Amino acid sequence: MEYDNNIPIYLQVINRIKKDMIQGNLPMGEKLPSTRELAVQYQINPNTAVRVYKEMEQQHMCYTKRGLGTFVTEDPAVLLEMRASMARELLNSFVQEMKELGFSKQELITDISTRFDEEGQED
Amino acid sequence: MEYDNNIPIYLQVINRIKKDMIQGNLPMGEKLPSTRELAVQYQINPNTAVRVYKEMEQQHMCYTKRGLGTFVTEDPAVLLEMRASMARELLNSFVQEMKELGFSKQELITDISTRFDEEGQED
Amino acid sequence: MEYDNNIPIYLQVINRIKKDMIQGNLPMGEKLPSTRELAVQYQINPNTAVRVYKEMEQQHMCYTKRGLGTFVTEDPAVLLEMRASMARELLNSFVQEMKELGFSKQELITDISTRFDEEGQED
Amino acid sequence: MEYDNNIPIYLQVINRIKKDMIQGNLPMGEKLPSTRELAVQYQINPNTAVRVYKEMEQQHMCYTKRGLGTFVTEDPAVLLEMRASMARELLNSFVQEMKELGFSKQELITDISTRFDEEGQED
DNA sequence: GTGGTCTAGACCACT
DNA sequence: GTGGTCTAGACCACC
Repeated sequence: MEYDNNIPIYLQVINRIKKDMIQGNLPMGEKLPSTRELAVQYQINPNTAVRVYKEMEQQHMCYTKRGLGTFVTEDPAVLLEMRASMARELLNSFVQEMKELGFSKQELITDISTRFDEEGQED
Repeated sequence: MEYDNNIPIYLQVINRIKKDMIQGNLPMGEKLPSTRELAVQYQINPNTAVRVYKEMEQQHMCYTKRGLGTFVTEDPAVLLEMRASMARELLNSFVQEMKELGFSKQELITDISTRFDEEGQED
Repeated sequence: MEYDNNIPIYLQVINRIKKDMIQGNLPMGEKLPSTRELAVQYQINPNTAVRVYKEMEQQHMCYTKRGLGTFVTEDPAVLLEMRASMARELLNSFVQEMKELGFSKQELITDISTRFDEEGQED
Repeated sequence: MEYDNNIPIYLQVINRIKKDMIQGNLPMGEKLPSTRELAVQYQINPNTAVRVYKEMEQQHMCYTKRGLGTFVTEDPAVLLEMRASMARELLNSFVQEMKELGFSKQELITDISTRFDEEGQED
């Protein structure tokens, strides 16, 4: 995984994990890798890995059993709300920004439609 | 103007000014406020105001005449390219992120259409 | 039984057992459950159960007869002292903390009186 | 300041600061010491100091201005709620525990009354 | 000078 | 082996 230098690594990792949860790669209740494993997987410092799980726990995305490990939340509502809020945020700020750049609704739809079908060659 | 704590203030100010240029609120060749005035207008530190103009100049969004002040670029191509690149960046990352959240093309178009017609009550 | 994540489980279990002794639910000399049974009862790891008895033994709350099991102490003084020291500790820290929050003696008494009569609906 | 080895230092520091806010030693809106100063004052590592403020910010006890420092919240409601919730928690758990140790309401009141008037010689 | 992040490495208690 | 905490020291962007 490559990191964007302008965004804290731990946030980028959290984002990656969130998407894995939403896509079902990390099913509910599943044990997450230990902080040490996570550190290896994502090539980050163990402390940063700890921070990732701590932050995620505060967002109720996972929970911890003492001495056992960290587990994906078992509450489907949390996942749904997470997906919804991420989408809402992306959508709102995108539409607002594009409006301010003077794009019309039709232009937006056309551009998105075109872009959607291309593979993600570049970002 | 309210600032997002996670994004450098000078970038947020530059963004605001870019939009004003694109929307024609700041026509080409127009004199921009002095750094001191900018600092007052945007409630930022004078040092931050200086930085704003410095960065903008590096992006050729404006130019400085010694002793006279700072002026909006008079090259239309700069403005067009600016708008295009901002839009491209917004579009690409938006589409990619929404794809990763599992949104279909149709869903995207519907949601954008809906959102576009609402006023920007909330962000 | 629900566990507070910030306090070691074995301490929470010991506390529960202490109260059972004081309240007479576990009379002096009574045989305590085996560590395996304890583990099941309290939904804890067998190792944790072992630790519970080990700590309790160090505090003379119980004693072990090889091959027979673990038994509640038969020394009434131990129980009395246990109750007294628990109460003393609770009282002292409680009063000190509330003082620091600016509570007056009268307020304390009123609040305690009120709270005492309510059932422990919530903690 | 002396630290209880069984409680995370950052929590003990937060607690101390909370009380200072409640007692008015740290008025609303006041600038808090920088993380580096805090580290010196409380004899903790700068990182631990950072953690203190971050945790406090999540509880809305303070806010940060980029590059300027950290400030006590200006919302009185936050302080009142903080004091109330701390007191409620202390009160509830104290009463419940003492009940379980078999103390009567009258005993409690007497003991608290006595204890309240003694100076905090010992904890 | 300010907070924010990250690495490195250590120690601890709990399971 | 697990997460939790702490120290130490470094670098960064921002004001």
